[in-house]
Amino acid sequence: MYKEFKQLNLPEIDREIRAFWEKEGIFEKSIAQRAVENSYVFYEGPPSANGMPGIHHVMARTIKDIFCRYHTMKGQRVERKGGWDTHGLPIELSVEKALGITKDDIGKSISVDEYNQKCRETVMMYKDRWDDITRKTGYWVDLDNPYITYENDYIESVWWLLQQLYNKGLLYKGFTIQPYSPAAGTGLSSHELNMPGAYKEISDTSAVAMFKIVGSDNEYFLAWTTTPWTLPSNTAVALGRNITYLKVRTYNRYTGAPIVVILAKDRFSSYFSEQNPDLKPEDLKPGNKPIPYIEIVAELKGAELENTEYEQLLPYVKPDGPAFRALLGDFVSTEDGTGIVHIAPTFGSDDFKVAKQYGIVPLMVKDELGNDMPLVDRHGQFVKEVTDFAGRFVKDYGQVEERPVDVDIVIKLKEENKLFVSEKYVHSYPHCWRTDRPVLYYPLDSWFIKASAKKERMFELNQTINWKPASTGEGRFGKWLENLQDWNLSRSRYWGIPLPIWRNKEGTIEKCIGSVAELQTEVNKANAALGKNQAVPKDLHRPYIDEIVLVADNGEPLYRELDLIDVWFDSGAMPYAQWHYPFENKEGFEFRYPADFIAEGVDQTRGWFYTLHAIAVMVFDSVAFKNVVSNGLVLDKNGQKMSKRLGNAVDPFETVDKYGADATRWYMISNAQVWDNLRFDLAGIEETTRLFFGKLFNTYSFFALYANIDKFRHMEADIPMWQRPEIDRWILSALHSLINEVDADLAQYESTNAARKMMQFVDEQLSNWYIRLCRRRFWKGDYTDDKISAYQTLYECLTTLAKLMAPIAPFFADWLYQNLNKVTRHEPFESVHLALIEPAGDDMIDKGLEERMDYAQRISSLVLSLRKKHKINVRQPLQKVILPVLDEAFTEQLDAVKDLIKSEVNVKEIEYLTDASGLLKKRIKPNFKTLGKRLGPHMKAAQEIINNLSQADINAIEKNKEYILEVGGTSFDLNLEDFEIAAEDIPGWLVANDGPLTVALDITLTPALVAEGMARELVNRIQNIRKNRDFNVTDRIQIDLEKHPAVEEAVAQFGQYISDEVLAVRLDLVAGVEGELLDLPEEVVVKVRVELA
RNA sequence: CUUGGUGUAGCUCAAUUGGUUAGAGCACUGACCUGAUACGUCAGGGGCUGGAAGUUCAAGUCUUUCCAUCAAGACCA
Repeated sequence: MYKEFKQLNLPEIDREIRAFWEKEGIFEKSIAQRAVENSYVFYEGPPSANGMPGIHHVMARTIKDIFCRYHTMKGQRVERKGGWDTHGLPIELSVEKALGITKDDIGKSISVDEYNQKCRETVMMYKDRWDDITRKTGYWVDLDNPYITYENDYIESVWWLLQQLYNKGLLYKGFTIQPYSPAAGTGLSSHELNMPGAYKEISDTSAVAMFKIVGSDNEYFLAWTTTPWTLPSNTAVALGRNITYLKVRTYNRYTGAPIVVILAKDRFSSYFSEQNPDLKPEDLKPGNKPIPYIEIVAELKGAELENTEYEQLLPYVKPDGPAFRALLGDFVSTEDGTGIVHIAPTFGSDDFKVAKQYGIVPLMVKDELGNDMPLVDRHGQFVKEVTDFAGRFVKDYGQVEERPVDVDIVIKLKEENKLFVSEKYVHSYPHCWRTDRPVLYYPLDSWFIKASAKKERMFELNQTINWKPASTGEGRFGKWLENLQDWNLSRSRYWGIPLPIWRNKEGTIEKCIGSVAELQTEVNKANAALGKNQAVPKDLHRPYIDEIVLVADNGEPLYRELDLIDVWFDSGAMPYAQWHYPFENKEGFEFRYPADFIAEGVDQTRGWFYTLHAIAVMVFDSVAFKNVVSNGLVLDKNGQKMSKRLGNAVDPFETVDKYGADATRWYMISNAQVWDNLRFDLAGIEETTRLFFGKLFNTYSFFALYANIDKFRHMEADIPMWQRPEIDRWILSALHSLINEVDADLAQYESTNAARKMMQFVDEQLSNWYIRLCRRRFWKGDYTDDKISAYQTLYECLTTLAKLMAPIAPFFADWLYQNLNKVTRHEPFESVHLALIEPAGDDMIDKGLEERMDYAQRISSLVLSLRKKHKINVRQPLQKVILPVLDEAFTEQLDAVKDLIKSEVNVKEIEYLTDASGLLKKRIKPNFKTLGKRLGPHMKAAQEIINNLSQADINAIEKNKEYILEVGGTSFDLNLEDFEIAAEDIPGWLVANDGPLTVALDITLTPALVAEGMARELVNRIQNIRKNRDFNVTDRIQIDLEKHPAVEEAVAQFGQYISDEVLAVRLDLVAGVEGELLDLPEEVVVKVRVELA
């Protein structure tokens, strides 16, 4: 027996099927049954179990699951090793938060050892929840043998990769200017800087400082700064090459000294008021108003001032190389300031870059270890060499002081005739999100991967990758590669993969270790040379690894560089490290690299997608993945970002529990293209449930109901196609067309289109046309070939659909498949996921048949629409429909579906009205596609001519199959192809059009038709009475109907028909019946008594 | 600020790649409980395709520009 169900309960189906999968090991079987040689390689991007899974994870995982399942069903072996991303700042921060400590406490109030232990525990905090949602959403991934980035084997593979880079000269140490929080004692990522609220409006003392030009009496560059504390570190000024500058003679407003200052012409009016050749120093007052000037001495381009030398502004520290020159930088603008930018290479990233280009050195002092350091220490205080301000904090770090140090610097400049003007300036400035104190741009030592050296190759190989959508690959990712910067690998944290590089004190000798074995060898060497007793630690993390001292060839001790590596390197290394390559699994690796397919959110473009690609290109000169789907963001239904704070986040657990995984998955895939942002609305899931799963469920229920009655077990030989009725051949043709399309879509990673086509098939063709028209075949008559054909056909539709939809809706599909296949044993598979999606049978596809059925549907719809307009309901039979036909082929097509249309719209006959009748009014239109190219500019005139052709002209064209068009003095020889001719109207009839289709309806009601209509109304009413009284479908009845003129004729002519339909043994017309009231059309009410016979 | 995406009916999305009435579903209005489905069926109303300009015989589709929105990145001297 086929199982019958009262109602569709998707969550219940989930539970049942999930239990089945687990009990029977279906996932494992789906892999084990396929050969490694025929692998479809998938890489799982490791999530961090440090946070709860969100609905967007369900989205990404659905996409991954779809294509893995699809390729499994195409016969490929699809291993899916799970993985966990376990390192990184978010984990450290959550541990710090939990313990109530800051980074400074690590190594003091808590040992690094304990701290890392805590990280290791915390990182898997939500693993159970993740595993739970993974199972509940039906995402098939190997949860039992995941790769875990903190494991030694994983770290060893990463070390190996780093050593490959090192050996290729792609790993180097340098310093860069990075956002740094002195209060927190840590560098900040750009991500942290972009956190909401990081930028705050603050008021700073800005200054325009005067840099005296060497060799001049009193000429100065004017440079504006909002950070006067960087002035002692100044080593250059930058000008714009094409910016025009002025030399202006005036007096210093504070000291009265005569000066000539240089600034951009565009900025002149911001600093100077009127010209006054007789200006005297006394005329000027301190303050920041524009001042008068004596004269403009010269006007010149920035380029002419390049390399002009000037005197050091605040000579606390002498430079260790060339400095104090004018440079040209393309970042200089004249939007504010003076058009001249003060350059302090130690405190600005542009500054650093431009200075480096010109060979200008930064100002540095030596710290107690003899290393270079800038004039501000890591706490944000001036070093002792800056005597006047030694120990002062450069920004507000909570210190108590009379004035900010910026103000004191300005006062000093003022006194020394080095200040042009100063004012308060309000601007937004980044703050550390943890301490709320200002961030400094600060030079930090870092290890870099020289990604820029390989950017052309990365760009090249990227073009071989199939991106979905393409724009992400070409645009977002491609542009990113074009402007690629070196990859800053260093992180000065504790919980992560340690950089495997050891150096001597001076940094002149270094060793990069690529394996545990190599480390062991080096440790042995060091032990021998240094008389130590070290061992390779069991855990490769800090702090153990830090304690290892190696030895150089010359006997010098080497110490580990304390940095950790960027966690993104961890995940980018997963293709190799998940297999502990090259230390293990070397042999099967070729079948598992590169990936055929990966998928993640667009936010991973510069994240995982990049790190995978970068490592693959730099180490293996290969791509890491061939196809990538990057899905859009999941927003709330109003298009807002989901966040816990706003309370608009959708809980995936609740959603899946309530609606089931399949409806959730189907909705997410079908609603919008997966790479577009999704406005997630629960109402959409409900709709999907109702319109798609509901219909399919009903279709199955219908099948089960009658197949059980008829004991259909699919035991009979298949009825040959030629013996099956037209409608069966039609639905099978449509089904096989669907197979072709869905198969092609899924092969091209177009899951949205695939899902939509299946929905359309179920709704428009299977449920609302095939079943509707075939109902009677299932419940009437004996178990004949026709009936068997109907069952076989519907059965094939359902099982095929189950297979096609299985990748997207794995639970429901398996449920459907098993409900059918377990009864029939028609196929040997215990689960749909072990079955194969077979190619469509091309001999099953008959496009002509599909076309004529489409005509039938559209003609029916037109007729119904006409009935509607004239308020004639479908129960009222009409005499005929007239269809204009312009060619033979069309007539043939229609003949085949004539009967369907007649019964569907309840008309007696269909008449073809050919041209010969002379009754047709035709419409002619040019075929733009063929004519446009030929006629070009004449098209408009031609259109005019063609539209105005008379009926006679049209007939002539059809007869001669050609037409000479004279337009613009040229004549064109047109044939039938160049026109679209359609019947438009039949004068005197009710017509409706749909594109080329036209129908006319005869709405004349003869007494016979009225009587038949009434008969049908009576049948309908009596059937209702039967239903209301809960009669059995087989019960016989007897009827007494009130004698009434409205029904007399109907009973007289169609009494037998009525009796047959309602199973009446007797139908009598009698006067004065006591019984139920029947409301009939035309406000007729008659009484009837119905009783069991 | 730069780059990229998006903008079509009240809402969510289509539109065969430049070809002539711009289509569905939901919502809305109306009709119908027709022998699987009222969680259903049928019909109907609803559009200056974000604005402007351009290319073209022809633009929702291509170009430019502006506007809105989202994302990524840069910078804030």
